[in-house]
Amino acid sequence: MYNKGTATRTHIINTANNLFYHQGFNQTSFTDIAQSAGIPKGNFYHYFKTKEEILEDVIQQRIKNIENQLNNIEELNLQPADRIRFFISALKNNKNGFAQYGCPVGSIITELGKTQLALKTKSKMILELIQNWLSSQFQQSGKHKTTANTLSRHIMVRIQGAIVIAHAYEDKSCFTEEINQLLEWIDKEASNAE
Amino acid sequence: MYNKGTATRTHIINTANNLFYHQGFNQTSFTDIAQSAGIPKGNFYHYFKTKEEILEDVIQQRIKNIENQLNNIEELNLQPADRIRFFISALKNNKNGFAQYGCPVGSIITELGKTQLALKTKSKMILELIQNWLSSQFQQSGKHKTTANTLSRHIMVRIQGAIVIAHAYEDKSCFTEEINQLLEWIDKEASNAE
DNA sequence: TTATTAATCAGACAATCGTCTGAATTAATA
DNA sequence: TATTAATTCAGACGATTGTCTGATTAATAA
Repeated sequence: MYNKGTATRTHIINTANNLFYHQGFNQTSFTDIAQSAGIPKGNFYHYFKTKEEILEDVIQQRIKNIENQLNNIEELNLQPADRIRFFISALKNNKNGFAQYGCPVGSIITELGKTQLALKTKSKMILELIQNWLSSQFQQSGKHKTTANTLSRHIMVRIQGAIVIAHAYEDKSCFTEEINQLLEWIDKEASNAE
Repeated sequence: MYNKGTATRTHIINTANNLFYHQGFNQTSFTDIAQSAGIPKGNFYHYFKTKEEILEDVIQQRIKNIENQLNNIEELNLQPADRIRFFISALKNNKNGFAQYGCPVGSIITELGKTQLALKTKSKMILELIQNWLSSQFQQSGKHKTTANTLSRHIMVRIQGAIVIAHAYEDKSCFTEEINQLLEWIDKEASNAE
């Protein structure tokens, strides 16, 4: 069978992924994606029937990326609490993007959460994936079995908040500082048994 | 002079304010505002030449509202630290709106921060207004003169984060819990001199 | 080679966007 | 009352939106 198409499809998803992040979902048009990908607009319908379908595939791809990232951390042979620290520290690598465009997940949920609830629900899965992983680490540490959900949600809150403010102020150093504070909080919290 | 117009103008701003919050700026059309306000589209040009101009006036009105709110707190004859607690506690009154539509300021900054930087800069002034007020309260308390900016920014981070997550999960109780945690943190932090 | 499927691509489609006109209407001023 | 200015309002404007044809080319299978 003829399957050059899968490469083209992946190329479209990657292009759309960046544009959705940099411009927002509703502010990114079919024409934008087509031009940016170097693929004529008429060719799109062969791969995706609607813009929503593109976003759904973008989300699936993001989920895969994060799952890979989390799996890589698990293979590092760290203690659960150190896995959490590792994950959060690694976010600092994205500080430039966060300060310029916000969180790729949070910003799209904020956008879609107003009027496009079906798409929002799908995007939300990425946040849940991360929070569940954090929660699982807290449980594995043995010290926070009943508070794992609260603790992991609190981390999500502070990460999202740090990104929103860093984006609003266009100040990446403020993101770094808030993350460092969060790491200190974890050091204290992780040493307290419940 | 004939000035029924000022009432109409205010009515347009109020209508647009709600729609921008509930639908987002770019997802709200002139037609939406016109229909929702019960004013023919052609009449708009008499008051606003562009949609941007409407947003600018919406922001000005929001700034006034928040300034009034902060002034009212100042008149309550509370200690600075209690003024901060009062302001943060009062946010819980908006939990339903936060869970359904996110933060009216944060969500519009996130949206405009991607491609409409001039409008974002104006929206950002609302966040700065609040943070400066918080910072001023910390300084007046006498205990946190050099760390007032860091402390106030941290509060902004946690408020914005709590709203983003409450909105993502459509869970207002999670907002309340995070705010209560924040209040506890302030109790501890405010009692520590620097 | 022939038949079949996969992929490309120019451009049409109705609907909607933000913007703008110009005439009609209303109210205040002279 | 006559004049002037403020306000109303139906609808046109070009540009852009997301969606969709249908003809064409490229690659595989029979």
